[in-house]
Amino acid sequence: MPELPEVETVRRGLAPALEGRAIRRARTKRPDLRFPFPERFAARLEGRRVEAITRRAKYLLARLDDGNVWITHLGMTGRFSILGAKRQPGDFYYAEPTNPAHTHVVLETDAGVVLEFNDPRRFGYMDLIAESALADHAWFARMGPEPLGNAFHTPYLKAAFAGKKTSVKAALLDQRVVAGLGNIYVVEALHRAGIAPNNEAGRISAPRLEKLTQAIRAVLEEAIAAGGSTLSDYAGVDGAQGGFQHRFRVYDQEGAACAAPGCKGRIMRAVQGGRSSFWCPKCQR
DNA sequence: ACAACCTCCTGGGGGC
DNA sequence: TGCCCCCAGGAGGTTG
Repeated sequence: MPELPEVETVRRGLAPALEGRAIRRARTKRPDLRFPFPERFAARLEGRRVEAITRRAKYLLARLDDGNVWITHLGMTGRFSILGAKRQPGDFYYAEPTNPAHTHVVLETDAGVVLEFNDPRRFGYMDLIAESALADHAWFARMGPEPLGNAFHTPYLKAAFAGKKTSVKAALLDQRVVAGLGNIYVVEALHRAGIAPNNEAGRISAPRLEKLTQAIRAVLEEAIAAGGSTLSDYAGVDGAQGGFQHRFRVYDQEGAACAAPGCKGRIMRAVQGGRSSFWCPKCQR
């Protein structure tokens, strides 16, 4: 569920509550999420100071003062919530109670802030690994560039797509090509770029790839500015829903009139690789 | 290399 | 109202 803009929104919410704080108490309420928690996970978090909260693709990374990194992937329904009374503007608060049956991890910082991790579907996962081992870890070793970073540009995408017979939709969902996109933002970016999702990746011209790289950046930046997209479960650490779902041009818009200026098309839906694609057959070619 | 399937798990919504 | 089926943001795996 959460794609790059949602994870980035969570990161921005976690940072002020965790950066520079020590973890006073940590508890897991079950032995696993998608994967088992690592050995002595909670005990190894306790007493550690969080130096920085960063993000790589859809992973949240908390660098700890013992050289380890606490890694979280939100999966489809993972959610962090910060609890605490709101006394004045800027204080942390907790808007929307989450189901305690699905609260799997609880932390408390030395400032008394309580952080819950809640995940009904348990597709999320956490791990604790040495920072020096991060780059070679299976989750990261073959990961492509950040779409908002300097290494993602038209010549890169041209090279990454060269000879690929797979669809541009599937290629953009492949985290080895570019890391952080998911179904929603791939579909939205392809619409903005005027490229049909089933086009063969390796046969898209350089000028159209230029439009695509710009469309990917634009849609991600707009979505981050809107606090991500909420379909059902996603919310920020304060319980606030995202706002970008109101700006979808094609995602979940089957049958609607195309939003492109002057376009008379209707949005189509088809299943591609087991995932729904949405596109306008008139302005996406 | 690649498409098409499946798996993990739960909840919400639509249709009947 | 109730129940059942389908669907969902991810991602790794298998099969052919």
